[in-house]
Amino acid sequence: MNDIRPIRATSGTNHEGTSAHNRRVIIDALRLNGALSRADLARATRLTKQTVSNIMEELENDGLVTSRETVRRGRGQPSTPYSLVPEGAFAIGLQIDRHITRAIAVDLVGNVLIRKEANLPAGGPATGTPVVLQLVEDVRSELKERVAQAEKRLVGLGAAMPGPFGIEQEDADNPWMMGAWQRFPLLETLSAGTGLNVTLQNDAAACATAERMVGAAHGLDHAVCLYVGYGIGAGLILGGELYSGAHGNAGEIGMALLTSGGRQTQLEHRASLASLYDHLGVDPMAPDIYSLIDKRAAADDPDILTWIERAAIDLRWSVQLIETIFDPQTVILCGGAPPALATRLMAAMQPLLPSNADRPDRLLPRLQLGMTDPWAVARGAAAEPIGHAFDPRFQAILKS
Amino acid sequence: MNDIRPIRATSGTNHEGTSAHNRRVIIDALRLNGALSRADLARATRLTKQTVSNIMEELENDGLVTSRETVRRGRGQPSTPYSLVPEGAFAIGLQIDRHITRAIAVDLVGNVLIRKEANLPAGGPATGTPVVLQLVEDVRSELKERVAQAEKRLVGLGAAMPGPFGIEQEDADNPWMMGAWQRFPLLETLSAGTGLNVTLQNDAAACATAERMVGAAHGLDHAVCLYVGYGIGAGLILGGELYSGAHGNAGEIGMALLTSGGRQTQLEHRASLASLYDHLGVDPMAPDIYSLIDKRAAADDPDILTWIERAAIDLRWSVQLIETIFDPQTVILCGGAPPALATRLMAAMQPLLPSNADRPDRLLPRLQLGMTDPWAVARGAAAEPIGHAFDPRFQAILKS
DNA sequence: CTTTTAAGTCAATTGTCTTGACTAATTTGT
DNA sequence: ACAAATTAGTCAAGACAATTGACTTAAAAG
Repeated sequence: MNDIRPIRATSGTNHEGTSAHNRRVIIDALRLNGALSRADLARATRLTKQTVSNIMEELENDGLVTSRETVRRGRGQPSTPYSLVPEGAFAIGLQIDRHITRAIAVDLVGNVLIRKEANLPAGGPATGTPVVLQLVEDVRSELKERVAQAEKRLVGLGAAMPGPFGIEQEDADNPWMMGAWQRFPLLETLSAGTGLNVTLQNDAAACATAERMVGAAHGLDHAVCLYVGYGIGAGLILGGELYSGAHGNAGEIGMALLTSGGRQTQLEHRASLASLYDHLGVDPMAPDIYSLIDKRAAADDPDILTWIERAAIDLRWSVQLIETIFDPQTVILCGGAPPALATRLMAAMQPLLPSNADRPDRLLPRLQLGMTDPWAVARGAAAEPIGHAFDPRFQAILKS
Repeated sequence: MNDIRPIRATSGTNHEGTSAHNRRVIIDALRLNGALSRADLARATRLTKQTVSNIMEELENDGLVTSRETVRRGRGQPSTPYSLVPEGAFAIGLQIDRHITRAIAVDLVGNVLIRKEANLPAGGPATGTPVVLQLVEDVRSELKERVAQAEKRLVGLGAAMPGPFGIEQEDADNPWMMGAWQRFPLLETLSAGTGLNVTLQNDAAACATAERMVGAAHGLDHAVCLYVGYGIGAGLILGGELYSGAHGNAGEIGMALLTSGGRQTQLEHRASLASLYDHLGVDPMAPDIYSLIDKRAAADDPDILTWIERAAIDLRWSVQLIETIFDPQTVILCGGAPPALATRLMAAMQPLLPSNADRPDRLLPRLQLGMTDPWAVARGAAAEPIGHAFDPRFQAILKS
């Protein structure tokens, strides 16, 4: 009667769960491999030809896949490859950063159709929310114009902003943080303001999602993206899925403490674009800052080079730490740094520190350069709702 | 014809996969909640009463669950709770450490039935393997004597030893490592020598498995076990599963570099029992070392206290790092340290460094003391095959 | 030009969960 | 004391989705 202890259990599954899983497995295989015939899919997924045929028919009717020209591969009946239809699904990606907000529209295969940005006024969510909502609305209506049936195939809005979320912030007005935004119920506001499914993640996680869907982590099950943006963080692909921790704050290595040059500070204060701007004495609000940094880096500006030297020390340490702790297949350097800066930073990080990643059976480079354009976070944010709708995941199998 | 590119895809599933998953979900719910009625299980797993009834009948026939006395809980027909039968499954756990090897037999609910240990002679696997195999055989035959049908319900042998595995070791004879064992095909040797299913993991991971099954991480989905043994490592429970990384080396934080007292060293060289033995100048091979350390710690031996002070600094940093990177629900300090030492170490680590784990909605302590007896690793190793046989996991759903 | 091989379909079957009606056992309210 | 309400659990039929095996189609090899 008064026995109201909650019972802990995983959800069971049923036929619908099975079916949903198999559909997702097939879509995922097509995304990973480009185009595959029904027979190929049957072998790859270990389903029977018949099951694959049934699912493919469904997917074709749903407008998610389409057949291509038959190909002859030796003996036997030629096969008909199928590939994903880019127009099968759309998503909007939104990045909210310190001084700027960006929104994009992407399709099922990750093509960016529309990109728009706007400056965020000082004043936090109170003044920023209308700007953000307007930007999303602009992208959405342009998408509607350009693609007739886009609206009903819009699977959601993925938002990304710097973390961490939900912690007790003593230093609420620390300029490295975005305290006001982080305490603001952004998810609910966006959801109410757009009527879409909204997901929220931190910017490093979004970058990792982008790298996994269309970048250097494509098809990898264990990869860590070291995100160097205004702040620094790590996006974690662990066991084939993005890992966010218990409260969405996993990978926030910017707050890791390190002793460098005799003083103990946070990693973020030494290796991030913010620390670069600080070092150079430039205004992060400047509209042309991206090209400015790119040009100065390309010209091997001595001030930039000294920052690179210093940051590389801490980034080398970070890579060694990440390899030691996560044992990934590869580490990917990504973020909003301009190409000239990113390549120089990559070079300055070599040689990497010795670590467990030195293996005789290693296939991939220990460190790779990933997407480093300012739109990477928005792309990853947009990839989230699409991935959520179509990835085979544990969650997908459970009863709804 | 020559198109032999491998196709990447997740496996699909079928009815058998569904059923296997649901069986595992039910067993897991019983393990987590003790005893539950069929109706309770149906609600908790979101399966129908009928499905649960069918599965329970099967499980009862298989000897894995048994009914208990009916209980009246208010109105309606009294319910019949079911609980796991301890004798439903057995597993052997094996720990191989620097100077010693331990083997235990456990049952389905984690009771330790038999424990045996042996000193490992110097000389690595060549001389050690016979000792290890004999120890396992001793445990196995005693189990056979004590429980008639144990042999056919023996689900496997779980082995644990210090990592990392499979890396290029320049310092093959570094005494902190176990290079010879780590290069040795232990899994194959044990498998051939016993005919059992064998799994291998590092000692910190085994400890985490133990904590999850019967300890402080019971029922948690995000927990990190900071394992302080002869070496130091972290066992990772991420998203409800043990995470091992791409090559089984995730969590090997002993190799993390830190700058402490002006010098850069590995964490392992400062906070581990090996460093304590070194500090005290005692021989790690001494047979009574565990009780010796326990006694000296209980007597607040000044040499031990200075080590604790120093180690606590680095452990505080480790906890802050773990919280920053993994965002777990809790961190658990465990390992082979004697109780008197472990409690003093816990105390010396307070107060913890500020971190993202300072949350207003926090439910569990940031740091908890877990199992700290020398048998914890063997228990965790033994839990692995049982968990593998009965946990609802993603793998379980895929087609075999 | 026959044989072999592979892609893909058709129709029947099988495995597993769901549904709805039922029985059983207990408490609550009159 | 007895009817009504409530909860546990069963029975039998149905629905869903994958499997099976025989078949058709189309190409290469001998």
